[in-house]
Amino acid sequence: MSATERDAESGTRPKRADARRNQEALLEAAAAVFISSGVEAPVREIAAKAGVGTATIYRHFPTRADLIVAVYRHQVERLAEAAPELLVDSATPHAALSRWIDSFVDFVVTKQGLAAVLQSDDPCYDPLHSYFVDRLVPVCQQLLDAAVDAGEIVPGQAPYELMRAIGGLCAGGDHPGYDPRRLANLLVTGLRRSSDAPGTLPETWSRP
Amino acid sequence: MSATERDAESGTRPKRADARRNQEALLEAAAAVFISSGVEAPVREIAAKAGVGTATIYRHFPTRADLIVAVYRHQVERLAEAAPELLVDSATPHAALSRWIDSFVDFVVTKQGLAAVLQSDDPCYDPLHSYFVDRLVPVCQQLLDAAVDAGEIVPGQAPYELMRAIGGLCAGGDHPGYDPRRLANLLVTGLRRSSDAPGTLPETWSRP
DNA sequence: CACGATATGGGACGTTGTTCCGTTTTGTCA
DNA sequence: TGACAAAACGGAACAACGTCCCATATCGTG
Repeated sequence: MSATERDAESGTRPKRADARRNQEALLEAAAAVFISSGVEAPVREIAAKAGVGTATIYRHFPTRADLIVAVYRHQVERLAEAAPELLVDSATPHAALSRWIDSFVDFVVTKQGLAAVLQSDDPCYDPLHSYFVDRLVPVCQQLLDAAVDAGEIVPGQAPYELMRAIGGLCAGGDHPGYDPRRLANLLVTGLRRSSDAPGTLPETWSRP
Repeated sequence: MSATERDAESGTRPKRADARRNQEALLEAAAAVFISSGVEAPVREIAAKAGVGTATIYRHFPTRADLIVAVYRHQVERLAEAAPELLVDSATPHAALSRWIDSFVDFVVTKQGLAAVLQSDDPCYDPLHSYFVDRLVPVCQQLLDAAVDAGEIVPGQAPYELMRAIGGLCAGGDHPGYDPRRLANLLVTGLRRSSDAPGTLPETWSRP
């Protein structure tokens, strides 16, 4: 097929070979730099490691968010796919939810600076937010619904709010004695339908 | 008293009049700018609003943290002093804890960017961390102890960890539908000694 | 192999934090 | 009151960073 013709699949010209090579080099370099210096590492550092100019990075990944998404796409996908399996394998939906949250915490915590970036409302990170919301919120919703249907937790918890909160917990850093997994589970425990579920604590909820 | 002699109180020369004036102007300007542009507003902006040079701000407040502490000292003190009163006024220690947490959340949330800064481990913010820890952690400890003694919550929750977690929640931003107060209370609810308190959920706690 | 489209890279620009240094202000003492 | 030294000042200077421009090099095709 001639490259002057439009690519049958995408309706656009296929990328040039060097462009593909550079994109690959950038992904590899970014993955390495993200580990050593965090996801907010200077653009120049990533470009240098990949052996390309700074402009090249912007051409392939217009925003830093695009680069982050590209680097972690596989892991996020696995996280999303794990939910239905957990729902099958676990004793109760609540257990599945709890374990999925654990996985989510593990993922976020091991990516230096990712939690902070997830919280930022800098428009530069909008693509990252969109991706996380599109891919993970429905999955979390599914887990929440199952737990509600089983009568284990109170209904009405928005999955986006819950995940944002857990993201916030994870941004707490890895100080000794700070255990994001335990705290996230505290949150999920607080959701349980029990003698003192939220909404049935009028005194506690009155303003000071 | 001659200024050539040492100041009786502090053993140091009293500050010059213009220095005091500038310090006051800086505090006022910073308070205003923190509201309009957040606590991470550019140094130049604060200096400009105070009508001083950029170096002056560093002379009076070596780190940004010092400036933030100076601006919010009063409110933090009030927060610290509120705890014993809440303990007296509330029906139970847990209610007091919950209400104090509400106050803490309200304080943090209304200061644009403060939560994010509280999470940052940039050494520049160490003085801020130290101040918050010194002033608020013991107070939180007191509330937790009271609730433990009353048998309302499980023992062993470190106050620093709890406050850091809540700080993280508050950094979630003010998106519609994101309610830090509710989430913080979810956390405190999860602490309750109930049929499914943390530590009694072996299945939930097993790793995926 | 030549040519046009594509992609490149390094430097220019604007913004920020931080520090240096010549100048100004202040308080004191004669 | 007036001079002088210490204290404080302000703005320029520097470095680090994100972002964008444009002259140049490279690739794929005819």
